[in-house]
Amino acid sequence: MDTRRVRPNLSLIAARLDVSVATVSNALSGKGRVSPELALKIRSAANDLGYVPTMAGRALRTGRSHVLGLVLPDIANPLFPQIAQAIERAAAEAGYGVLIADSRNEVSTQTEAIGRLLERGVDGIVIVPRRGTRVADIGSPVAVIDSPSTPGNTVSADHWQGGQAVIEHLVALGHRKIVLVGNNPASNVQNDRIGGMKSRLPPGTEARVIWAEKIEAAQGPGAPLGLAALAREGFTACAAVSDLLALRALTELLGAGVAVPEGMSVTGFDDLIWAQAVRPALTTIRMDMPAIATVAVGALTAAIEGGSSGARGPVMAPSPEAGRVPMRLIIRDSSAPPGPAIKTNTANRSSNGGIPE
Amino acid sequence: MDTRRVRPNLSLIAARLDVSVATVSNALSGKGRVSPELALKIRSAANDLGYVPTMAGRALRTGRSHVLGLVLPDIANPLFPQIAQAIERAAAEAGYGVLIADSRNEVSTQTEAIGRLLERGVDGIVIVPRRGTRVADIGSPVAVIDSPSTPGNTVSADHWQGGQAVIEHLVALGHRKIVLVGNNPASNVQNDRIGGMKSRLPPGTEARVIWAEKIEAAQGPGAPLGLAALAREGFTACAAVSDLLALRALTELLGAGVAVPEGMSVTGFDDLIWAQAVRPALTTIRMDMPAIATVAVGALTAAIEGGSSGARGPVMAPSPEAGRVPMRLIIRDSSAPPGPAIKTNTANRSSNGGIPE
DNA sequence: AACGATTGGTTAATCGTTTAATCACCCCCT
DNA sequence: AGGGGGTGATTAAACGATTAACCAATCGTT
Repeated sequence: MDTRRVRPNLSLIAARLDVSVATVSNALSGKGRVSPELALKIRSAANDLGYVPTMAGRALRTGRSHVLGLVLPDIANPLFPQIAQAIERAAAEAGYGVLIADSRNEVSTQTEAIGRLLERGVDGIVIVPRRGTRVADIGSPVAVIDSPSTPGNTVSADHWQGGQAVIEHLVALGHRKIVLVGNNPASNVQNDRIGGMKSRLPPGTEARVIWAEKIEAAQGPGAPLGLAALAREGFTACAAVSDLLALRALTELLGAGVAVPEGMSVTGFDDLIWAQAVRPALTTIRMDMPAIATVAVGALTAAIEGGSSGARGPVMAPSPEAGRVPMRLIIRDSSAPPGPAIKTNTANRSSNGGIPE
Repeated sequence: MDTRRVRPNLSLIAARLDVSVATVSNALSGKGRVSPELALKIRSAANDLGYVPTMAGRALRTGRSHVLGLVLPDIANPLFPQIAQAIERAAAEAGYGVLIADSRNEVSTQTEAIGRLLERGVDGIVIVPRRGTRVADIGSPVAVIDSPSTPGNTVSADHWQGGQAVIEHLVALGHRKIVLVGNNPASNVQNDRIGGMKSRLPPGTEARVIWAEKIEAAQGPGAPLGLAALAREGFTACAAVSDLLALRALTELLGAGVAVPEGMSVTGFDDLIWAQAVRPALTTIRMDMPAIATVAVGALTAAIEGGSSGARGPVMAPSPEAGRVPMRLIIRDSSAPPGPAIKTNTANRSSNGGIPE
């Protein structure tokens, strides 16, 4: 038995049934005029032979590769799995494959990556742009996933609303002095998140914003955020704009002897993999990636299949509301009402690190 | 000015210079017989027009798409960015694009994903198989990245040696009672790592292995690993088989009042993004992904370009040594000599969570 | 009964590239 | 001078699918 069966093509089926390839093509695509009985025979023959249309042939003729490009910005963005998976799934559902390209966080590499995708004949591109870059007309439809406040943005999570939800949650728990932790003030996404947070601060509450990159620039990389000191000043909650920052805050607090959430509540953003792995599990807020991907891919395919009228640059979501997808708060164990200890954490603790001598 | 310039093709160039398309093709590929002067003219004309060969046409004729498939197993594997980036880079260097497919951690989806890639005409597939699956002859070259002890493995990190390096490090620091933390005993990778660790235990040292999934199966999801209790038993170090487990261990210890690394050292595996973000920064061990990707892609392209003799199933690394890539220990702050506290961590700690009243 | 409309199918061109086969020359050698 | 051997280019056939144009029946109408 020869395992390397040759890939059957239209003419094989045509020969088998003694009809023309055109008829086979028509029968399978349901486009031309073929009698129902013959169409049935053709389809079953195609099935028997395990016929799968060759993309190259179709692409050459139709000019559509049915492949989308995906360009990601950061060298090792932990969001990558979520994004890639959602996009791949949505694309697969729409009959498209996904070709990836990494822009290694450089503008030049980003344009180069786009070029490579275009050369490969992708029908459209989903791009999470590097901070500060703006995608222009590249001769192919592009869906931009960044932030609703970025001009040209196609679709993205509603980071502003996400920030609001976090603060609402903390305020409802009774927190009145909250520290807001960002990383880089130049990021649209982070600014949206912080902005949303600030917008929901009721009168009588106090918030202080600290930027990790600023601290590191001043005090060297890896410098502590100084959260324990803030706890001593009376801050009872710490809302970070990313799970990575939240993790840093959490471990810093724990290491400094401030219990979480008893001494200070901590919240993150994005619900990355480790949010559930840490103890206490992280209260965080999550993008609806499947929804975002569906809108992005939908807008893209609409533009592609729209034909000549299709956009050659950024495409837009069908409606403004569709372009800003709400985020969902996920309450775990790292947030709780402030105040006197609920459980004590000082057992087993001594000056040798908690080991009885 | 019409921004939508039509994509130039061979015949456009041919017409411009009044030569045949075959000559143009020959000149650009350097294959046929073309006079040096004409070749030069053709190349410069191609350059001027911004000619880029259309993949569809070439693929149709040659049967090679110059696209590789990448199949990943876990729904949100945090290693994904590292792998995808390395593979993409190696592939791009070899002139290939990378089409992704997610197997959502199911065997059926994995075969289906492979099928989709094949339909799209990929020339070969890089696969990180789901636990326990074995990739057979799929009619296309496949590079398997799993573990050296997996039959059919093409290339992977030397997890065994990685485990050894971790233990050597901890033993050199003076640790004699070490807890080894795994997640699932069915994983080849985890078993290799644990095996390597055990193999480097000098006489007089004690090691205890705990499996997170077993504990969770018995005590419910999210159950504590019980590390603080082990610390009280005299264990001074904890070597986890993944950074995720290490993170869980670290936060559990910190939360229970055991200082790290003073009370207990903690090490991870893979050097994922958060290893540097936590405090103390995690001592871990990292795969040489670029090297692994280079071998995988190299073996694949060799099989592809080897033509008819090319393997239709798993391909092998050029040599056994090339197939097992050493891992590199990265020493940070979470590992230190055991024993009496180096710094005390009890300041600011009280029963209300460290907040002065 | 003849004509137009409809149905069911075929022919052939086309997409862009590669490549085997062929051809027209010029040069060199006997 | 005439044939062999290069050299530099052209011709034409493929790859596989799609689709416009065409053709041969059959059917319905008046």
